[in-house]
Amino acid sequence: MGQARTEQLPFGTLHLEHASTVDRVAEELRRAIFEGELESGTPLREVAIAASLGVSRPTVREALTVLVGEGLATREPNRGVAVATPEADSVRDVCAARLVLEGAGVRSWPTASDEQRARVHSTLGEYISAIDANASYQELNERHLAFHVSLVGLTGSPRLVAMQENLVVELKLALAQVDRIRRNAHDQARSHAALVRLLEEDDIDGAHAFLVQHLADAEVQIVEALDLT
Amino acid sequence: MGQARTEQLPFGTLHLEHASTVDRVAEELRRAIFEGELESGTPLREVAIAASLGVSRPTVREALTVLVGEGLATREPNRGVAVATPEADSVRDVCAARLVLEGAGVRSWPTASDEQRARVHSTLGEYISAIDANASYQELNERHLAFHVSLVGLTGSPRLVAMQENLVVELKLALAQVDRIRRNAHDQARSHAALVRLLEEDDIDGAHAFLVQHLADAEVQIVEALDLT
DNA sequence: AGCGCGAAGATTGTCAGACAATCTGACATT
DNA sequence: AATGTCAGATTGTCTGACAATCTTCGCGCT
Repeated sequence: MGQARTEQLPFGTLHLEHASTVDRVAEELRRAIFEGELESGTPLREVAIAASLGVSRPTVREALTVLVGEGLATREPNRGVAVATPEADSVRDVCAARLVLEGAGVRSWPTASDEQRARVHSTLGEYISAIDANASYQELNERHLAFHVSLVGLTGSPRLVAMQENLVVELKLALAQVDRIRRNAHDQARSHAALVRLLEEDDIDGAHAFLVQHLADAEVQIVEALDLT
Repeated sequence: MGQARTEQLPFGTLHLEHASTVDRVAEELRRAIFEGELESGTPLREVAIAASLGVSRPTVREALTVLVGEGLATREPNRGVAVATPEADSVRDVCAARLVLEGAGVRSWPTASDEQRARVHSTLGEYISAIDANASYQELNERHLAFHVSLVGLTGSPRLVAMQENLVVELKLALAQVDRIRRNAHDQARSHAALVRLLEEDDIDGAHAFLVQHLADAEVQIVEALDLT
């Protein structure tokens, strides 16, 4: 008996999706937003969604409050919920905040655990192989941003990672608006490898400077694309 | 007519609470939690709250989802919502995250606007006068944490400030659990003034080191008090 | 003709009541 | 002792409804 306790949990790999209806509705709406099916500013009518998904209105309402809480949509009293519209200022602010979080991650490289560093390597690897495999634009975004999240992971702080993920959600929302316009933003993507190389050489200041430049570039690219719409 | 425009807005101080029922319920629950009326781990029964506040159960449900989104409560499927229990690890993580955000604020001091610096001064002033006025423990906490938020405000990033406010909510939750135990944590509170003095002398590194020490102290104090319960 | 204004329709905010699914704990069973 | 079963409690979800508010459109007035 004691032996069983000291081993890994017997069924540790098993994982049951506990999908409440509200969660599934929220997930479906998220997908539709990121997929670009729902343009920014589109009103999310409760009855229409309820009928369309075959669920009741209160359920939809709860899912909508979740989305609003995540910042994917905005609610105006008596006027309902609509897909959030990313402003240029928001994008700038998101990039400034990212710089703080990712910068903290980069500075934590020397004290980070091996596992956390390995995570940076693996997310970078997945990103690059996605590029080589000519993956879809959305998948590339996903991998790219996952790499940046893994940078924050170097801090070892779950909360900082959660914050970064929130920021990333906003970025994905903005990118979904400009999807069709710029599909070639991933050309110089391998420059991320240079960042990791600097880290491995313990050139933290260099890596930080690199990050500053990278985020500044990303900012102007997104803002430009956004202003065109 | 033009003259009226250039003045302060005529009724600028007026502020109408756009209080939907859900908001009011959520606010009442927040108050009860911070006030210490609801111990951590207390289950928040929907029917009981609905009956007690004279609103319907769906309304309470929505308010609860909001609280869960804020991290003030946790929801377990089919088991309901309960007041979140702050773990020692959480407190440590919150302090680590605070260090990143507030550290970024401190480093932004040289480039911050005059208004942002003035805000730091005023929150500090309000904190100190609250101490002199022998204000309630909760009010002291409020002012103290407002000062730390104003530090993050130096970055000029609304999102970073919002993140810090989320962290502060978690701290207030933890402090609500140890309220009765340590009422004298504000003794050395004037040390905050020293931090501001370092900033004014443009001794950013010194201020940063000071902040590191301050947050480390706060962390051990809260964790100790928490472990006693 | 242009413009304010009121009524109809649409949508949200909130409520009441109901039912199935699930959890908890006690009890019976093997 | 472990397992199966049952009653009570609580949540998750649905249906239907109504008041408050917003939007729109047509109407009458200047």
